[in-house]
Amino acid sequence: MVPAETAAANELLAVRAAELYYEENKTQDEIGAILRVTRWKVGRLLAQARERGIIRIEIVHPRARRLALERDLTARFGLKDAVVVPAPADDVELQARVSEAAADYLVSHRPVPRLLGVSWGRTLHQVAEALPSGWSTAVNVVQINGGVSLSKRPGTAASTAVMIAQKAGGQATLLPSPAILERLETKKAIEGDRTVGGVLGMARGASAYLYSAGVADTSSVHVDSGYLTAADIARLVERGAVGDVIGRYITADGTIADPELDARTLGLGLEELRNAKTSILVIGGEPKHAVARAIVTHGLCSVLVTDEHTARALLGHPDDHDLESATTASREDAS
Amino acid sequence: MVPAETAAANELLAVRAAELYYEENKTQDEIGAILRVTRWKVGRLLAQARERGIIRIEIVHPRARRLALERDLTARFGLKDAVVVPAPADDVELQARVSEAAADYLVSHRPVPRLLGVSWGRTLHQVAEALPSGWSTAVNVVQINGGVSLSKRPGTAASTAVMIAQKAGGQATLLPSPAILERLETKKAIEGDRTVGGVLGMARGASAYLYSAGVADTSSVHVDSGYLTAADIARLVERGAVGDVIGRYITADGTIADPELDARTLGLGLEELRNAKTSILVIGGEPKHAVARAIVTHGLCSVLVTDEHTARALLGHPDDHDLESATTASREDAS
DNA sequence: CGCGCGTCTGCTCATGTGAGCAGAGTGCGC
DNA sequence: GCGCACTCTGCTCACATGAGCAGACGCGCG
Repeated sequence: MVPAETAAANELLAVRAAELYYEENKTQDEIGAILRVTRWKVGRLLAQARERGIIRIEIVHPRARRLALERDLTARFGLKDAVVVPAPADDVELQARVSEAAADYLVSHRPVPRLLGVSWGRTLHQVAEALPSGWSTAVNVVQINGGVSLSKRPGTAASTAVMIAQKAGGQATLLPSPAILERLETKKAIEGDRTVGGVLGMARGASAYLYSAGVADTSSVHVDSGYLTAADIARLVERGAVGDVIGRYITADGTIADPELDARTLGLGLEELRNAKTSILVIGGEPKHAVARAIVTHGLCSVLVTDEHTARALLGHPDDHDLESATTASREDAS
Repeated sequence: MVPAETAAANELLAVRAAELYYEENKTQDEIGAILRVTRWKVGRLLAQARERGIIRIEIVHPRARRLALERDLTARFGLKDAVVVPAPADDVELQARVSEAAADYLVSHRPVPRLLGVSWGRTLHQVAEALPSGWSTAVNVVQINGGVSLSKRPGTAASTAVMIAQKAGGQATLLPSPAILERLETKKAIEGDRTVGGVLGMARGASAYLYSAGVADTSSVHVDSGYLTAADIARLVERGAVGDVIGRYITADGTIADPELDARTLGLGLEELRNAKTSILVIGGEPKHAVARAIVTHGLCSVLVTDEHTARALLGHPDDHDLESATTASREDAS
């Protein structure tokens, strides 16, 4: 027998076997009878078909997860955990899915944090909304960065923290301060205030942190809230800022983009996140790939909740799961 | 427990179970331990997930077939057999796949025909090329419709039949006549010729027929070959012609579009195809849906080899394999 | 020509899995 | 409040399946 012919014939047999097994629900024995091979050979053909990626099994569900990517992420970046959800085409939907996933993660996370430090923003608010009432018992919540909005939608920052706490039957402690102060002295003064200082101290002692990150562009909540102007953002971008983590703008190499601005930013520092046992980053969508990369590659989070595209971008995988396996199969043929 | 909540919780569990089972290759027992349910429940969750279409299994291979569609086609149109291949995006590729499938079918078809009647055309030529040498032993081949080309590519009709016969180590008998004669008298005269008459008689006795069909437009081989002009085609279309079967133009209701023209067309009649035990139609591609429908719905073929889009078009299914299974599942639920 | 190597084949056996069944729990109507 | 019907649960058992193994086969090398 010429090997090439045998291989081709086997591949065809494998395809037929796969069809009968997976589409017609026949037993390997029956398939053997049809294809005139022993049932053991059928088993081997099916194993081959699976290996070569001829059989593709996909779990189609909004709540599905991409366990393979999760494993890759934890391995590559030394994370404690990762949650990757399939990405719907619609970006609004995607944010919702990622937030839901974060809520799910929070609910099932053990040990239950006694005190949870949270940031604020659109994503965090969605996470809060996605949490079921009674998601845990008596988890107290503390804000980890300043959140008094200067302009529209006052109180979203506060309501996020409060909602998370309420739904767990716990108390929320707010950080009664703007995110960014205009003058360094003001920031120092506020920090020195007993209440604010106390909250910051409490925040440092949280057993887990939950936060998202923003992009360094004019769509940022900081611009919306009036803390920064478009010009400020432009300057930050010039200095290499890719986005903000709990109010602090960082560059692609995970360092503070503008130390002067950062000094005026009130809240937990990056080191506290880096050293925390559990710091959960919730982030999704194409625009945030750069920030996500900066955060994840520099150890600022220990748990990542994201969508599959972001995950693939972080891993440098091609964003194509179809051709990939197919080409792999033919490569193996050639070898 | 509120039913709605239970159902949702179960669905989520089912998704998790499916992930662990199909993506992580865990045993149902292990999954039970992880999800804190008995292994029997895991089994049931997986069964549910399969029913509801949460788990989608696809066989990704150029030589794959769509057995479900094949079954539907044979049932709906009372066919003896059907072969449906997945449709690649590329139309050239699609024709190649369908032809290959036809060749495969011919090779494995039992009983082996002693004498095979074939038509000619682009598709049939591809089928001939796709046949492996020695695909059968001593199958003789006879042309079933006139095939002397008037213009370019002389002999393709002949070479198709000869190639099929040669590769099986058999003899080819050609029909030495044009497909369509200009005058009825000429046609009758040629038909009366001993050679031609003999070949036609032989063709009527073939144990199986293999043919394709053409579309009623100017891309037709009949125009290419000079038998018909663009004007002729236009007139045929006006009379409701959708395409030709072994040279005879038919309408959507399976009748001859132009009896006068048909009388001048030399070769087997439609009735011979209809009454044959085995008449294999090889047809694929969007433009041919109408002809295919005319042929299949009016019993002119007993075996259909086609692509999945054509199959779905014939069945009136939406060309969407996602929702389909989901709805079927819920139907079963409801019953 | 004979030997050894690697691959493929058919098998035994342990394990994984689905059908079917009895009992518990749950909601609904009387 | 009581029973009835229904679903859901945990189980037994038979069956389907994959791991592992010894022998057969084909192939190339000396």
